[in-house]
Amino acid sequence: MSPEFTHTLSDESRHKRERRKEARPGELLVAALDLFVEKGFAATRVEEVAQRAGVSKGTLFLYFPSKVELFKAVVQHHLSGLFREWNAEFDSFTGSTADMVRYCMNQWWERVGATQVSGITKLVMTEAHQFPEVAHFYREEVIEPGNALIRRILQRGVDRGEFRELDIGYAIYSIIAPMIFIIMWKHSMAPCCMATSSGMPNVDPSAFVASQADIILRGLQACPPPTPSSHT
Amino acid sequence: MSPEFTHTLSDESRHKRERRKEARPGELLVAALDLFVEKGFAATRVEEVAQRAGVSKGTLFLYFPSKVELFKAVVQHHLSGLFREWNAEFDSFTGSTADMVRYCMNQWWERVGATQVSGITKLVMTEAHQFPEVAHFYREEVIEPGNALIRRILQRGVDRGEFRELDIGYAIYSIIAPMIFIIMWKHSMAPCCMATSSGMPNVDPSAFVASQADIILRGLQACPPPTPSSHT
DNA sequence: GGTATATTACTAACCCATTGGTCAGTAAAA
DNA sequence: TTTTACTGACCAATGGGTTAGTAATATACC
Repeated sequence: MSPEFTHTLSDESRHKRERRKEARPGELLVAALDLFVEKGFAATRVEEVAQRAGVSKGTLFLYFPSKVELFKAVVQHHLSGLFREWNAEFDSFTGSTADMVRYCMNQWWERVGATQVSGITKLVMTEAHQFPEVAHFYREEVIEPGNALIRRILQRGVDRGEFRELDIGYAIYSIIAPMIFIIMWKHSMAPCCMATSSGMPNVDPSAFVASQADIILRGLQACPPPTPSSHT
Repeated sequence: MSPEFTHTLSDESRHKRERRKEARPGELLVAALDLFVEKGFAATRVEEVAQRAGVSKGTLFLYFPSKVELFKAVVQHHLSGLFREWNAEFDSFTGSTADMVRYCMNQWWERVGATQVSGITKLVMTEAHQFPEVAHFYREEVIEPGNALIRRILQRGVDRGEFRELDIGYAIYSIIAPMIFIIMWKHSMAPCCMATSSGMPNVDPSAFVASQADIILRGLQACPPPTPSSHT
């Protein structure tokens, strides 16, 4: 079976066939994340992933039984326990709830939006209906804890009289929507919309987040204006 | 070359090989939209599209040179000139700007969000970086006109003293973000999140839109402490 | 009107590049 | 000498795209 086995592989740089059982899965996960975020799930070849991780395709299947499992592992690995820390942090917050919301949104941008983790969010939204398992996991691990956290913050604001009486169930989305929007923008349209000529200068994420927080907080805060509200 | 040519096709229901040159492209476009929205671009087989349109794969390639061109045709067909009508409509609006915003968002939900067109938006966001051409087209045909329209509405509000001084370039996104969010939600997470047990009842889109409009408008409106009589 | 001929919308078998996944074999460690 | 992490050639299936061939329609001629 064996061919001439040219063995042309000039042992460049590092010796081949290193045996590093411990390190492989992590390296593969990193490589997979990079490529999935960059090219999407379907468009990423498992061989590319292997190559980027400095390993052969066969090795990848040694650690992950299939491409889908690899995907699920990527999502799981980067998202598990994302909110444990934050919940504690915000529990001990003592300032105004408005400041808490601002802090929360800024933190989110710095630690999720600006990082590769936001790529996972986009990935999940993109592939959700093809892999309901992943969507389900994401919902339990990210969406629900996130919602619960925001709900608690808003409730705090209402309880302390800082915010007006709200339908918190929907007010939550005022905080979430801009975050999701900028993630989607960053990962889908922005790369194609560089150097725009007309009314769409590149969105500066920090300014965006600050601006959105500002408008939302004005919308939530219990305020002097009676707001005539002609309504539908 | 020709095989036995079994010709087993029992002439069931309608006679095969109808020749309807005029109707084919439209039917293929409809079938493609359905499937693309339902399964995504990569996961949709051109043969499926053909089949659903009651035609063979070969015929599809008779009308569209490639799968990508088919995709672009779908996007183009359903989005071109979406904003011409709206611009005129809003030009002749005479009520308060707040009402205009509400009307705008409701209209958008009824005519885009609730329809299959929203599936295209999701598709474009999903596939944008793989088909920059499509993203570019979408930007010119939808994003820019949409932004321009919202910008004009907000400017009207500021000019008439109904809204406070805003950085309109960012305020625009307060309107857009919830729309994009609910589209993404509807097309990716919602189908997987039916029958939720915890804090995520199914989002009612109408209520969602109304609620978001409410919060945003409070955030935008000028509410100087001394409000003698103001407003029109 | 009826038959022969030309045109073309349409079909289905075919091609072939791609790629997820496998496995016999190799060499680094034990 | 045995074990096993690792490799890369290989397989089979998938699916975009092509084309030789078929039949429905239009036209020509009688």
